[in-house]
Amino acid sequence: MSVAKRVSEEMETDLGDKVGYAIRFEDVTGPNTIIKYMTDGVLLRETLKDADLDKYRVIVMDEAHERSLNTDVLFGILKKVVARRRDFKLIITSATLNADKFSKFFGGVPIFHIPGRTFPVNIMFSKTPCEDYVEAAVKQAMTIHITSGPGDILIFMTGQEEIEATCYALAERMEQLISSSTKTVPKLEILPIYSQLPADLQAKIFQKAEEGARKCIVATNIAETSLTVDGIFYVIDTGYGKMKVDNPRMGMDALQVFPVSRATADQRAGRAGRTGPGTCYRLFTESAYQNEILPNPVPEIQRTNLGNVVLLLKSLRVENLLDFDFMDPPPQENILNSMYQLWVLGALNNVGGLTEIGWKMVEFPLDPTLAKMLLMGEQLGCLDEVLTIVSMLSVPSVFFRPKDRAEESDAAREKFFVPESDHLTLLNVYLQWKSNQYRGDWCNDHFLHVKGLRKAREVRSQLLDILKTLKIPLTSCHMEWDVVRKAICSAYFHNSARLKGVGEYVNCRNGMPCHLHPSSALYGLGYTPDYVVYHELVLTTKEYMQCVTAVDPQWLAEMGPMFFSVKETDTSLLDHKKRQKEEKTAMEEEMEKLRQEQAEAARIEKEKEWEKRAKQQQQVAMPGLKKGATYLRPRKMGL
DNA sequence: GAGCACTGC
Repeated sequence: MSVAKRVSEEMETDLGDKVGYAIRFEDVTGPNTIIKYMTDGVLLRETLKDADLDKYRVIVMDEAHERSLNTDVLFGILKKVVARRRDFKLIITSATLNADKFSKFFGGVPIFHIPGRTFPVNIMFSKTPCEDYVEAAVKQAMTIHITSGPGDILIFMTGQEEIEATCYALAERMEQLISSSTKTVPKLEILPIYSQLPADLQAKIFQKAEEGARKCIVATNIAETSLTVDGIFYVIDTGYGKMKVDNPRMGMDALQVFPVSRATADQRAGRAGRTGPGTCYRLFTESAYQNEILPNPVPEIQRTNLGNVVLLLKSLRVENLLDFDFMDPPPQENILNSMYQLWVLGALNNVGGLTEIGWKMVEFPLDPTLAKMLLMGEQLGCLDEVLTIVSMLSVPSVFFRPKDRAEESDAAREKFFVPESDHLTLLNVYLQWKSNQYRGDWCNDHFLHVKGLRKAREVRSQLLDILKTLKIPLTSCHMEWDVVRKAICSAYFHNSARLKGVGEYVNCRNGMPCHLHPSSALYGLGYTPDYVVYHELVLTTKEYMQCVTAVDPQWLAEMGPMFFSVKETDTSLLDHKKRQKEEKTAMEEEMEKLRQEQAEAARIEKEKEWEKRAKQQQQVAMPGLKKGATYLRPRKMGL
């Protein structure tokens, strides 16, 4: 948006006239617009309406090296547009040196090199692998502060907990230094930054340090690309970052610490050279940089759930997804897995084409499961309620839990609990916020993130617009919460679990163990329901179900007959099962085979995963921290 | 009785 604004000023027109922009919730363009700035997501959705992109003569894909999921899908689509249209030009800009790869993909097109505008950065490697990078980073920062010239410091850590530990240790070291020193010690402003940090605290990193003071920013990879701070002369890079990895075999996500790639390490180092020549201290060896880490990050498309991508490509009538021209194709197994999930949801028919439900699901900017929930809400007459739940699930958790007020915020959260359902708890939160005029101070009083709730409201209104264009009326079940639970159940029956022990469940389909999270509304219920469905399974210290709703097993049998049968002699259900069996097609049989293979693969994968984690991770008590405070650190570099 | 890299539609 800010680029569009600058260009429109340059061209002496109003923003939205000749020059405009479009992002998710905002379209500032008009009939005169000749230059339109937009996100890759907006362009991708435009291809759904106009596959040839006839509106455009030239498309510039910026920051292509970031290889976002949307960009990678667009590459394949745009390659076809280039082949079909002679009047169309495509320009791709990338900050890394792998221009050859892009050129090759588009058929050996010419490459133009434009020199950068940054200052040189002196790189310093560790001589030996570092045992404790929090400690090493603190030491390095203190050395810079005491011995080096002016300029701010930026430290890359993997997450909130490490950032807090680093800041705490830095403050302590500074205190020691001041009390033991006879000379005055220059001030060090220690500033944490990560995306979950409240906005007012985030803003602090952009304020100029007071006279004679030095800023030391301790950041996650948010400071790699998302935000830029000028005045950084020193970067300290731990060489690690967190990444979300989807494990389709286990049906589970995990946020894991990985060594960063060479390209990412270079990107981090570059942050020291924006204002003048800088220095980057890498807390890993040169040999690790050269020989152990990957040259580039694994593109998102190869490590993410492909449900949305499959749905989108199917709607673009790509018959065989395994043949689609991806620059870096995702593993075939991931594609098949996502197809299976979509088939289970009823979005794909037995020959792999979109069903009526599937075509509707494409319209919504939602995960397939959530789109399905919306459509079930329509069918069951509780669309209004489901719409809110879906919107709340599309934003990061709205519950705010600062460390120093943990008990207080837990108590506040519990007041919203609807027994037996975290989904309904989310609905409850939203409804109460609404009846308090969507006020920000009300959120603060109740330990809720205002930002998240506002976003949920925006998502809700966007989805409502889409429902309107599809002529789907907004129905309500007026607090008949069993109806809502039924709609929830119908979207999640692939994520259903059966009680096995105290707070311990197993996935109904593949026997994967899964546990209630202590923050769930079902946790302190006094009893545990026999059957539940969950939004997602997350691997941390255990396999935790996140966002859980108790369900009636009858519902599972009614709505997911490909998985479940009921033991009671309910003839209508049995007949239904029988009919299903007779109608089994080749695709169904194949899918059933796949299901069994998956169950076995999941078991093996689980064992492997835990073995790997046992090797990789070590709980280390932080010296100088409050008792019990720990952080996770990988032992040494390596994949 | 636990843990939250980061975009994007």
